[in-house]
Amino acid sequence: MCRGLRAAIGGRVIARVHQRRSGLRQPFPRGFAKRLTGRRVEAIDRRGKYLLIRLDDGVVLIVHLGMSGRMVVGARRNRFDTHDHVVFETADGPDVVFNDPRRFGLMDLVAADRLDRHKLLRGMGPEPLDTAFTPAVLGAALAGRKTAIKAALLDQRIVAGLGNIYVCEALFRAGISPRRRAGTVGPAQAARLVPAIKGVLADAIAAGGSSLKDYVQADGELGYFQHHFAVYDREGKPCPGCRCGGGVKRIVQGGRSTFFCPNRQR
DNA sequence: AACAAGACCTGCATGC
DNA sequence: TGCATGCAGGTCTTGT
Repeated sequence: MCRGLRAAIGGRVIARVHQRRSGLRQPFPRGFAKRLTGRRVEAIDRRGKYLLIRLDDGVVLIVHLGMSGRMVVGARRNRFDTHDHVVFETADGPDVVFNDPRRFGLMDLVAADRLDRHKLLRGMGPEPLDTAFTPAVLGAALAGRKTAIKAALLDQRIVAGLGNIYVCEALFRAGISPRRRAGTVGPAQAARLVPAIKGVLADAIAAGGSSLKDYVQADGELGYFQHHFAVYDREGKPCPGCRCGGGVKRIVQGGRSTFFCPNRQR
């Protein structure tokens, strides 16, 4: 998403903003549309699941897609679809439409020099694709935790950016049971888990993400990593390379579905 | 302090 | 056909 937006609107001026409701998961900040109008997009990057759209006046537009949000780049449209909540028109460039049926997404504005202290970003764990994210770092973050490793990896303070799909897939690749207490993940397992996390994310990004219902890339194309899931949403089906019977199991942890292979994950 | 459960929303598949 | 139920890429708040 970040790369797609960068290619489409990086360097462009936001000519007009249609704000079609007062907020999403949280209210839009005061003067939201007006503060964006006329600004040039200087850079687009990301921290965890938050898109950071940096503007030429030193303000950063923070965007989270929640569960069902999408940012779609396209030609000017003369009508809005249901759940098109914010539409950004660029000068001499495409529109960007933020559409989010469930409205679990959010947008906020913050001064760039206060970004690290922003409530949403403060306390967030390391970026999983950074070289600084090592087995030793993960092991230290997990030490002493009694919660299940599944829940710990979903905790954005432990490591940033992992969601339900990629946690399930990473635990499968690492051969670690989602029910294992986080504090019992030792050096040998952390040494498998870190590359498993990096590998799953790299593969998913290369595939354009995972399209279940809502997610599309910025250009509207579907991602196709969902066709490469080993365990996620594959209850009862065999996991790759596993010929022990039974197949993939589904359990509920913290109110979320977990998919795993009891034979390959301990 | 750490953890689980509930809340926030809409849409879709399933079963009666 | 209609209706009820359960589930969904997340995370914040509340209660134990």
